Amino acid sequence: MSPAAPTNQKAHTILRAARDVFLEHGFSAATTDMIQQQAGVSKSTVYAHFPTKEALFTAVVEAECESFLEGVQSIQFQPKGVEALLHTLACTYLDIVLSPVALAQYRVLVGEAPKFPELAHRFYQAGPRAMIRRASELMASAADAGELDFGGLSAETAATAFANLVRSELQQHYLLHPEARPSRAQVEQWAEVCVTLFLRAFAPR
Amino acid sequence: MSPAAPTNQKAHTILRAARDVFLEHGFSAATTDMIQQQAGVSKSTVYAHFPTKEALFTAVVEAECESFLEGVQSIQFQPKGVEALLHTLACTYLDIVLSPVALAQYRVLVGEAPKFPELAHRFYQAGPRAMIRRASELMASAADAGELDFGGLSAETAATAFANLVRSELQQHYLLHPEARPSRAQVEQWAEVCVTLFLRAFAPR
DNA sequence: ATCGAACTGTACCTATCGGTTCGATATGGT
DNA sequence: ACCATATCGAACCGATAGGTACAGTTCGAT
Repeated sequence: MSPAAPTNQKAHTILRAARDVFLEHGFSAATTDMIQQQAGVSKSTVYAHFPTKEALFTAVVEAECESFLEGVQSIQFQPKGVEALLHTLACTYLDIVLSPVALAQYRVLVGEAPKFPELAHRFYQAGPRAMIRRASELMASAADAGELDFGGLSAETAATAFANLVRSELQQHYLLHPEARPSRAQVEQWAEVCVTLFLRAFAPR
Repeated sequence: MSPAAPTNQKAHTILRAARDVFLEHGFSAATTDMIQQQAGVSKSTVYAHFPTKEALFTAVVEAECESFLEGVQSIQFQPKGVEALLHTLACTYLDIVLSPVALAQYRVLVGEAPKFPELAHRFYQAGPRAMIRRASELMASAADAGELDFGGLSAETAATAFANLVRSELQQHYLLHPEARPSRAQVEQWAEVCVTLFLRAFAPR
Protein backbone atom coordinates (compact mmCIF):
# COMPACT_ATOMS: atom_id res chain seq x y z
CA MET A 1 0.00 0.00 0.00
CA SER A 2 2.25 2.75 1.21
CA PRO A 3 5.91 1.69 1.50
CA ALA A 4 8.45 3.48 -0.65
CA ALA A 5 6.05 6.39 -1.11
CA PRO A 6 7.86 9.68 -0.36
CA THR A 7 5.92 9.31 2.85
CA ASN A 8 5.98 11.85 5.58
CA GLN A 9 2.62 10.30 6.18
CA LYS A 10 4.32 7.85 8.48
CA ALA A 11 5.90 10.66 10.42
CA HIS A 12 2.44 12.03 11.05
CA THR A 13 1.14 8.63 12.11
CA ILE A 14 4.01 8.25 14.52
CA LEU A 15 3.42 11.71 15.90
CA ARG A 16 -0.24 10.99 16.59
CA ALA A 17 0.64 7.74 18.29
CA ALA A 18 3.32 9.44 20.32
CA ARG A 19 0.84 12.09 21.37
CA ASP A 20 -1.58 9.46 22.64
CA VAL A 21 1.08 7.59 24.56
CA PHE A 22 2.81 10.60 26.05
CA LEU A 23 -0.44 12.23 27.09
CA GLU A 24 -1.57 9.03 28.77
CA HIS A 25 1.63 8.05 30.57
CA GLY A 26 3.77 11.15 30.75
CA PHE A 27 7.28 11.33 29.39
CA SER A 28 9.25 9.07 31.70
CA ALA A 29 6.69 6.29 32.01
CA ALA A 30 6.00 6.19 28.28
CA THR A 31 8.15 3.81 26.27
CA THR A 32 9.17 3.94 22.65
CA ASP A 33 7.82 0.44 22.24
CA MET A 34 4.35 1.63 23.23
CA ILE A 35 4.56 4.35 20.63
CA GLN A 36 5.84 2.01 17.98
CA GLN A 37 3.04 -0.48 18.59
CA GLN A 38 0.35 2.20 18.85
CA ALA A 39 1.49 3.59 15.51
CA GLY A 40 1.53 0.13 13.93
CA VAL A 41 5.03 0.79 12.74
CA SER A 42 8.37 -0.87 13.18
CA LYS A 43 10.87 0.40 15.68
CA SER A 44 13.34 1.24 12.95
CA THR A 45 10.82 3.51 11.29
CA VAL A 46 10.29 5.48 14.46
CA TYR A 47 14.00 6.14 14.75
CA ALA A 48 14.26 6.90 11.05
CA HIS A 49 11.96 9.88 11.58
CA PHE A 50 12.90 11.02 15.06
CA PRO A 51 16.41 10.75 16.49
CA THR A 52 15.48 10.31 20.16
CA LYS A 53 12.58 9.95 22.54
CA GLU A 54 13.09 13.55 23.62
CA ALA A 55 12.81 14.82 20.06
CA LEU A 56 9.59 12.91 19.65
CA PHE A 57 8.24 14.50 22.81
CA THR A 58 9.11 18.03 21.83
CA ALA A 59 7.62 17.50 18.39
CA VAL A 60 4.39 16.34 19.99
CA VAL A 61 4.19 19.25 22.39
CA GLU A 62 4.96 21.86 19.78
CA ALA A 63 2.33 20.53 17.44
CA GLU A 64 -0.16 20.59 20.26
CA CYS A 65 0.75 24.16 21.18
CA GLU A 66 0.14 25.20 17.61
CA SER A 67 -3.30 23.69 17.76
CA PHE A 68 -4.15 25.37 21.06
CA LEU A 69 -3.06 28.71 19.75
CA GLU A 70 -5.42 28.41 16.81
CA GLY A 71 -8.27 27.41 19.10
CA VAL A 72 -7.82 30.39 21.36
CA GLN A 73 -7.30 32.93 18.61
CA SER A 74 -10.43 31.87 16.78
CA ILE A 75 -12.67 33.21 19.58
CA GLN A 76 -14.84 35.88 18.07
CA PHE A 77 -16.64 38.85 19.53
CA GLN A 78 -20.40 38.71 19.11
CA PRO A 79 -21.72 42.08 20.18
CA LYS A 80 -24.72 40.98 22.25
CA GLY A 81 -23.79 42.90 25.34
CA VAL A 82 -20.98 42.49 27.79
CA GLU A 83 -22.64 39.90 30.01
CA ALA A 84 -23.19 37.51 27.10
CA LEU A 85 -19.67 38.17 25.91
CA LEU A 86 -18.16 37.29 29.25
CA HIS A 87 -20.30 34.21 29.57
CA THR A 88 -19.39 32.78 26.18
CA LEU A 89 -15.77 33.75 26.75
CA ALA A 90 -15.74 31.80 30.01
CA CYS A 91 -17.52 28.77 28.58
CA THR A 92 -15.34 28.63 25.49
CA TYR A 93 -12.19 28.83 27.55
CA LEU A 94 -13.39 26.17 29.92
CA ASP A 95 -14.30 23.88 27.04
CA ILE A 96 -10.75 24.12 25.80
CA VAL A 97 -9.06 23.84 29.19
CA LEU A 98 -11.19 20.94 30.39
CA SER A 99 -10.96 18.87 27.21
CA PRO A 100 -9.27 15.53 27.86
CA VAL A 101 -6.38 16.37 25.58
CA ALA A 102 -5.74 19.75 27.19
CA LEU A 103 -5.91 18.33 30.71
CA ALA A 104 -3.48 15.56 29.80
CA GLN A 105 -1.17 18.01 28.09
CA TYR A 106 -1.21 20.33 31.07
CA ARG A 107 -0.53 17.45 33.42
CA VAL A 108 2.43 16.18 31.49
CA LEU A 109 3.88 19.59 30.79
CA VAL A 110 3.68 20.74 34.38
CA GLY A 111 5.20 17.49 35.53
CA GLU A 112 8.08 17.62 33.07
CA ALA A 113 8.64 21.36 33.15
CA PRO A 114 11.97 21.09 35.03
CA LYS A 115 13.25 18.74 32.33
CA PHE A 116 11.84 20.68 29.35
CA PRO A 117 11.70 24.32 30.44
CA GLU A 118 11.64 25.75 26.95
CA LEU A 119 8.64 23.59 26.07
CA ALA A 120 6.86 24.77 29.19
CA HIS A 121 7.44 28.39 28.15
CA ARG A 122 6.13 27.71 24.69
CA PHE A 123 2.99 26.24 26.15
CA TYR A 124 2.58 29.13 28.54
CA GLN A 125 2.65 31.55 25.63
CA ALA A 126 0.50 29.49 23.31
CA GLY A 127 -2.10 28.68 25.95
CA PRO A 128 -2.75 30.88 28.97
CA ARG A 129 -1.03 34.01 27.69
CA ALA A 130 -2.73 33.85 24.32
CA MET A 131 -6.07 33.58 26.07
CA ILE A 132 -5.32 36.56 28.26
CA ARG A 133 -4.27 38.62 25.26
CA ARG A 134 -7.48 37.77 23.46
CA ALA A 135 -9.62 38.51 26.51
CA SER A 136 -7.74 41.74 27.04
CA GLU A 137 -8.57 42.95 23.54
CA LEU A 138 -12.24 42.14 23.91
CA MET A 139 -12.48 43.79 27.30
CA ALA A 140 -10.69 46.91 26.14
CA SER A 141 -13.29 47.23 23.42
CA ALA A 142 -16.10 46.82 25.94
CA ALA A 143 -14.50 49.42 28.16
CA ASP A 144 -14.24 51.84 25.25
CA ALA A 145 -17.91 51.28 24.59
CA GLY A 146 -18.65 52.22 28.18
CA GLU A 147 -19.88 48.76 29.13
CA LEU A 148 -17.11 48.16 31.63
CA ASP A 149 -15.27 50.39 34.05
CA PHE A 150 -11.97 49.11 35.36
CA GLY A 151 -11.33 52.03 37.68
CA GLY A 152 -7.65 52.20 38.41
CA LEU A 153 -6.87 48.80 36.88
CA SER A 154 -5.79 48.13 33.33
CA ALA A 155 -7.81 46.04 30.92
CA GLU A 156 -4.96 43.56 30.84
CA THR A 157 -5.02 43.15 34.60
CA ALA A 158 -8.76 42.66 34.58
CA ALA A 159 -8.47 40.13 31.76
CA THR A 160 -5.76 38.26 33.64
CA ALA A 161 -7.95 38.08 36.70
CA PHE A 162 -10.95 36.94 34.73
CA ALA A 163 -9.12 34.25 32.79
CA ASN A 164 -7.55 32.85 35.93
CA LEU A 165 -10.76 33.01 37.88
CA VAL A 166 -12.52 31.11 35.14
CA ARG A 167 -9.83 28.50 34.67
CA SER A 168 -8.39 27.69 38.03
CA GLU A 169 -11.07 26.07 40.15
CA LEU A 170 -12.39 23.52 37.68
CA GLN A 171 -9.03 22.85 36.07
CA GLN A 172 -7.47 22.11 39.43
CA HIS A 173 -10.37 19.90 40.37
CA TYR A 174 -10.03 17.73 37.28
CA LEU A 175 -6.26 17.71 37.37
CA LEU A 176 -6.51 16.15 40.82
CA HIS A 177 -9.50 13.93 39.98
CA PRO A 178 -8.41 12.37 36.72
CA GLU A 179 -11.07 9.69 36.79
CA ALA A 180 -13.93 12.21 36.89
CA ARG A 181 -15.31 13.76 33.71
CA PRO A 182 -16.05 17.48 33.66
CA SER A 183 -19.78 18.08 33.73
CA ARG A 184 -21.39 20.71 31.54
CA ALA A 185 -23.67 21.84 34.33
CA GLN A 186 -20.65 22.56 36.50
CA VAL A 187 -19.07 24.55 33.68
CA GLU A 188 -22.14 26.68 33.10
CA GLN A 189 -22.63 27.25 36.79
CA TRP A 190 -19.06 28.32 37.46
CA ALA A 191 -19.02 30.54 34.40
CA GLU A 192 -22.05 32.31 35.79
CA VAL A 193 -20.39 32.83 39.15
CA CYS A 194 -17.37 34.33 37.44
CA VAL A 195 -19.44 36.66 35.29
CA THR A 196 -21.51 37.77 38.27
CA LEU A 197 -18.43 38.50 40.32
CA PHE A 198 -16.70 40.28 37.48
CA LEU A 199 -19.68 42.47 36.70
CA ARG A 200 -20.17 43.35 40.37
CA ALA A 201 -16.60 44.57 40.28
CA PHE A 202 -16.43 46.27 36.90
CA ALA A 203 -19.90 47.13 35.64
CA PRO A 204 -20.28 50.90 35.42
CA ARG A 205 -22.55 52.26 38.15
CA MET B 1 26.10 5.39 67.34
CA SER B 2 22.71 4.22 66.27
CA PRO B 3 22.66 0.66 64.90
CA ALA B 4 20.50 -1.81 66.78
CA ALA B 5 18.68 1.07 68.43
CA PRO B 6 14.88 0.65 68.11
CA THR B 7 15.49 3.09 65.31
CA ASN B 8 12.61 4.59 63.45
CA GLN B 9 15.10 7.37 63.17
CA LYS B 10 16.34 5.75 59.99
CA ALA B 11 12.83 5.59 58.63
CA HIS B 12 12.58 9.31 59.08
CA THR B 13 15.93 9.88 57.38
CA ILE B 14 14.84 7.74 54.44
CA LEU B 15 11.55 9.58 54.22
CA ARG B 16 13.26 12.96 54.05
CA ALA B 17 15.64 11.74 51.38
CA ALA B 18 12.78 10.22 49.43
CA ARG B 19 10.92 13.50 49.63
CA ASP B 20 13.87 15.38 48.17
CA VAL B 21 14.36 12.93 45.34
CA PHE B 22 10.70 12.49 44.44
CA LEU B 23 10.05 16.21 44.51
CA GLU B 24 13.02 16.85 42.28
CA HIS B 25 12.54 14.09 39.70
CA GLY B 26 8.93 12.98 39.98
CA PHE B 27 7.92 9.42 40.65
CA SER B 28 8.92 7.59 37.47
CA ALA B 29 12.25 9.31 36.92
CA ALA B 30 13.31 8.95 40.54
CA THR B 31 15.21 5.79 41.39
CA THR B 32 15.49 3.95 44.65
CA ASP B 33 19.26 4.16 44.32
CA MET B 34 19.10 7.94 44.37
CA ILE B 35 17.02 7.81 47.52
CA GLN B 36 19.32 5.31 49.16
CA GLN B 37 22.38 7.41 48.41
CA GLN B 38 20.73 10.68 49.40
CA ALA B 39 19.79 9.11 52.72
CA GLY B 40 23.28 7.74 53.25
CA VAL B 41 21.80 4.35 53.90
CA SER B 42 22.16 0.93 52.39
CA LYS B 43 19.64 -0.40 49.93
CA SER B 44 18.64 -3.18 52.28
CA THR B 45 17.71 -0.67 54.95
CA VAL B 46 15.41 1.18 52.61
CA TYR B 47 13.52 -2.00 51.84
CA ALA B 48 13.54 -3.00 55.49
CA HIS B 49 11.40 0.05 56.24
CA PHE B 50 9.31 0.39 53.08
CA PRO B 51 8.12 -2.56 51.02
CA THR B 52 8.08 -0.86 47.60
CA LYS B 53 8.86 2.35 45.78
CA GLU B 54 5.14 3.11 45.62
CA ALA B 55 4.79 2.79 49.38
CA LEU B 56 7.68 5.16 49.84
CA PHE B 57 6.02 7.65 47.53
CA THR B 58 2.66 7.52 49.25
CA ALA B 59 4.33 7.88 52.64
CA VAL B 60 6.12 10.99 51.41
CA VAL B 61 3.01 12.56 49.97
CA GLU B 62 0.86 11.84 52.99
CA ALA B 63 3.41 13.32 55.34
CA GLU B 64 3.60 16.39 53.16
CA CYS B 65 -0.19 16.71 53.10
CA GLU B 66 -0.25 16.60 56.86
CA SER B 67 2.21 19.45 56.97
CA PHE B 68 0.26 21.55 54.46
CA LEU B 69 -2.91 21.03 56.40
CA GLU B 70 -1.28 22.38 59.53
CA GLY B 71 0.07 25.37 57.65
CA VAL B 72 -3.29 26.33 56.24
CA GLN B 73 -5.25 25.76 59.42
CA SER B 74 -2.90 27.91 61.45
CA ILE B 75 -3.99 31.06 59.62
CA GLN B 76 -5.49 33.37 62.20
CA PHE B 77 -7.97 36.20 62.02
CA GLN B 78 -6.52 39.52 63.05
CA PRO B 79 -9.46 41.93 63.26
CA LYS B 80 -7.90 44.98 61.61
CA GLY B 81 -10.62 45.41 59.05
CA VAL B 82 -11.61 43.35 56.08
CA GLU B 83 -9.13 44.80 53.62
CA ALA B 84 -6.17 43.91 55.82
CA LEU B 85 -7.67 40.50 56.43
CA LEU B 86 -7.97 39.75 52.74
CA HIS B 87 -4.50 41.03 52.04
CA THR B 88 -2.79 38.92 54.67
CA LEU B 89 -4.95 35.96 53.68
CA ALA B 90 -3.79 36.31 50.09
CA CYS B 91 -0.13 36.78 50.97
CA THR B 92 -0.07 33.91 53.42
CA TYR B 93 -1.68 31.57 50.92
CA LEU B 94 0.70 32.64 48.19
CA ASP B 95 3.69 32.12 50.46
CA ILE B 96 2.59 28.54 51.00
CA VAL B 97 1.64 27.81 47.40
CA LEU B 98 4.77 29.37 45.92
CA SER B 99 7.23 27.75 48.29
CA PRO B 100 9.66 25.49 46.44
CA VAL B 101 8.42 22.42 48.25
CA ALA B 102 4.78 23.13 47.52
CA LEU B 103 5.44 23.86 43.86
CA ALA B 104 7.40 20.65 43.48
CA GLN B 105 4.75 18.70 45.31
CA TYR B 106 2.01 20.13 43.13
CA ARG B 107 4.00 19.38 40.02
CA VAL B 108 4.60 15.77 40.91
CA LEU B 109 1.10 15.13 42.20
CA VAL B 110 -0.60 16.59 39.15
CA GLY B 111 1.71 14.61 36.90
CA GLU B 112 1.14 11.33 38.70
CA ALA B 113 -2.52 11.83 39.51
CA PRO B 114 -3.71 9.18 37.03
CA LYS B 115 -1.41 6.65 38.69
CA PHE B 116 -2.16 7.67 42.29
CA PRO B 117 -5.69 9.07 42.27
CA GLU B 118 -6.30 8.57 45.97
CA LEU B 119 -3.16 10.54 46.80
CA ALA B 120 -4.30 13.34 44.53
CA HIS B 121 -7.63 13.45 46.35
CA ARG B 122 -5.90 13.57 49.71
CA PHE B 123 -3.82 16.49 48.54
CA TYR B 124 -6.84 18.26 47.14
CA GLN B 125 -8.53 18.05 50.53
CA ALA B 126 -5.46 18.88 52.58
CA GLY B 127 -4.41 21.79 50.38
CA PRO B 128 -6.85 23.77 48.24
CA ARG B 129 -10.04 22.62 49.95
CA ALA B 130 -8.69 23.28 53.42
CA MET B 131 -7.73 26.79 52.35
CA ILE B 132 -11.18 27.44 50.95
CA ARG B 133 -12.81 26.19 54.13
CA ARG B 134 -10.67 28.47 56.23
CA ALA B 135 -11.27 31.46 53.98
CA SER B 136 -14.96 30.71 53.98
CA GLU B 137 -15.12 30.83 57.76
CA LEU B 138 -13.29 34.12 57.92
CA MET B 139 -15.44 35.69 55.20
CA ALA B 140 -18.65 34.52 56.79
CA SER B 141 -17.58 36.28 59.95
CA ALA B 142 -16.80 39.44 58.03
CA ALA B 143 -20.19 39.25 56.31
CA ASP B 144 -21.92 38.83 59.65
CA ALA B 145 -20.10 41.92 60.85
CA GLY B 146 -21.46 43.82 57.87
CA GLU B 147 -18.04 44.31 56.29
CA LEU B 148 -18.84 42.25 53.21
CA ASP B 149 -22.01 41.76 51.18
CA PHE B 150 -22.11 38.74 48.93
CA GLY B 151 -25.48 39.52 47.39
CA GLY B 152 -26.94 36.34 46.04
CA LEU B 153 -23.74 34.34 46.42
CA SER B 154 -22.76 32.20 49.36
CA ALA B 155 -19.71 32.90 51.48
CA GLU B 156 -18.30 29.59 50.33
CA THR B 157 -18.63 30.55 46.68
CA ALA B 158 -16.98 33.88 47.32
CA ALA B 159 -14.18 32.22 49.24
CA THR B 160 -13.68 29.71 46.43
CA ALA B 161 -13.42 32.51 43.92
CA PHE B 162 -11.01 34.47 46.08
CA ALA B 163 -8.71 31.55 46.83
CA ASN B 164 -8.53 30.58 43.17
CA LEU B 165 -8.05 34.13 42.01
CA VAL B 166 -5.17 34.51 44.43
CA ARG B 167 -3.52 31.23 43.63
CA SER B 168 -3.89 30.58 39.97
CA GLU B 169 -1.96 33.21 38.07
CA LEU B 170 1.31 33.10 39.97
CA GLN B 171 1.18 29.38 40.64
CA GLN B 172 0.72 28.65 36.97
CA HIS B 173 3.51 31.01 36.06
CA TYR B 174 6.01 29.30 38.32
CA LEU B 175 4.83 25.81 37.48
CA LEU B 176 5.67 26.57 33.87
CA HIS B 177 8.84 28.53 34.66
CA PRO B 178 10.59 26.22 37.11
CA GLU B 179 13.91 28.01 36.84
CA ALA B 180 12.47 31.34 38.00
CA ARG B 181 12.09 32.17 41.68
CA PRO B 182 8.88 33.84 42.86
CA SER B 183 9.50 37.47 43.70
CA ARG B 184 7.98 39.07 46.78
CA ALA B 185 7.12 42.23 44.89
CA GLN B 186 5.06 40.21 42.45
CA VAL B 187 3.28 38.49 45.32
CA GLU B 188 2.38 41.74 47.07
CA GLN B 189 1.27 43.33 43.84
CA TRP B 190 -0.97 40.50 42.78
CA ALA B 191 -2.44 40.21 46.25
CA GLU B 192 -3.40 43.86 46.04
CA VAL B 193 -5.07 43.35 42.67
CA CYS B 194 -7.08 40.46 44.09
CA VAL B 195 -8.17 42.42 47.15
CA THR B 196 -9.14 45.42 45.05
CA LEU B 197 -11.20 43.32 42.69
CA PHE B 198 -12.82 41.39 45.51
CA LEU B 199 -13.77 44.51 47.42
CA ARG B 200 -15.15 46.19 44.31
CA ALA B 201 -17.40 43.18 44.01
CA PHE B 202 -18.36 42.54 47.61
CA ALA B 203 -17.81 45.64 49.72
CA PRO B 204 -21.15 46.94 51.02
CA ARG B 205 -22.20 50.13 49.26
C1' DA C 1 14.93 -4.28 -15.59
C1' DT C 2 16.90 -1.82 -12.26
C1' DC C 3 17.83 1.35 -8.68
C1' DG C 4 17.14 3.60 -4.37
C1' DA C 5 14.40 5.17 -0.63
C1' DA C 6 11.09 3.88 2.82
C1' DC C 7 9.83 0.30 5.62
C1' DT C 8 9.58 -4.26 8.29
C1' DG C 9 11.00 -7.66 11.70
C1' DT C 10 13.89 -9.34 14.70
C1' DA C 11 17.81 -9.96 17.04
C1' DC C 12 20.96 -7.66 19.67
C1' DC C 13 23.68 -4.39 22.85
C1' DT C 14 24.31 -1.97 26.99
C1' DA C 15 22.52 0.27 30.85
C1' DT C 16 19.59 0.57 34.47
C1' DC C 17 15.66 -0.42 37.06
C1' DG C 18 13.16 -2.42 41.36
C1' DG C 19 13.92 -5.74 44.40
C1' DT C 20 16.36 -9.92 46.87
C1' DT C 21 19.87 -12.41 49.22
C1' DC C 22 23.47 -13.11 52.33
C1' DG C 23 27.42 -12.87 55.18
C1' DA C 24 29.68 -9.54 58.14
C1' DT C 25 29.39 -6.15 61.77
C1' DA C 26 28.02 -3.48 65.39
C1' DT C 27 25.08 -2.59 69.13
C1' DG C 28 21.72 -2.56 73.22
C1' DG C 29 19.19 -5.13 76.58
C1' DT C 30 19.31 -8.87 79.64
C1' DA D 1 28.64 -13.16 78.00
C1' DC D 2 25.00 -13.61 74.90
C1' DC D 3 21.36 -13.04 71.70
C1' DA D 4 18.17 -10.36 68.94
C1' DT D 5 18.00 -6.61 66.04
C1' DA D 6 19.38 -3.21 62.85
C1' DT D 7 22.32 -2.11 59.63
C1' DC D 8 25.81 -2.49 55.96
C1' DG D 9 27.81 -3.54 51.49
C1' DA D 10 27.99 -5.79 47.58
C1' DA D 11 26.75 -9.26 44.67
C1' DC D 12 23.00 -10.75 42.23
C1' DC D 13 18.31 -11.44 39.55
C1' DG D 14 14.89 -10.83 36.04
C1' DA D 15 12.78 -7.37 33.49
C1' DT D 16 12.85 -3.69 30.61
C1' DA D 17 14.57 0.50 28.84
C1' DG D 18 16.54 3.33 24.67
C1' DG D 19 18.78 2.62 20.75
C1' DT D 20 21.39 0.02 16.82
C1' DA D 21 22.34 -3.45 13.18
C1' DC D 22 21.05 -5.91 9.49
C1' DA D 23 18.96 -8.75 6.13
C1' DG D 24 15.10 -8.67 3.45
C1' DT D 25 10.72 -6.51 1.26
C1' DT D 26 7.85 -3.25 -1.21
C1' DC D 27 7.18 0.31 -4.07
C1' DG D 28 7.64 4.52 -7.48
C1' DA D 29 10.59 6.52 -10.79
C1' DT D 30 13.69 6.20 -14.53
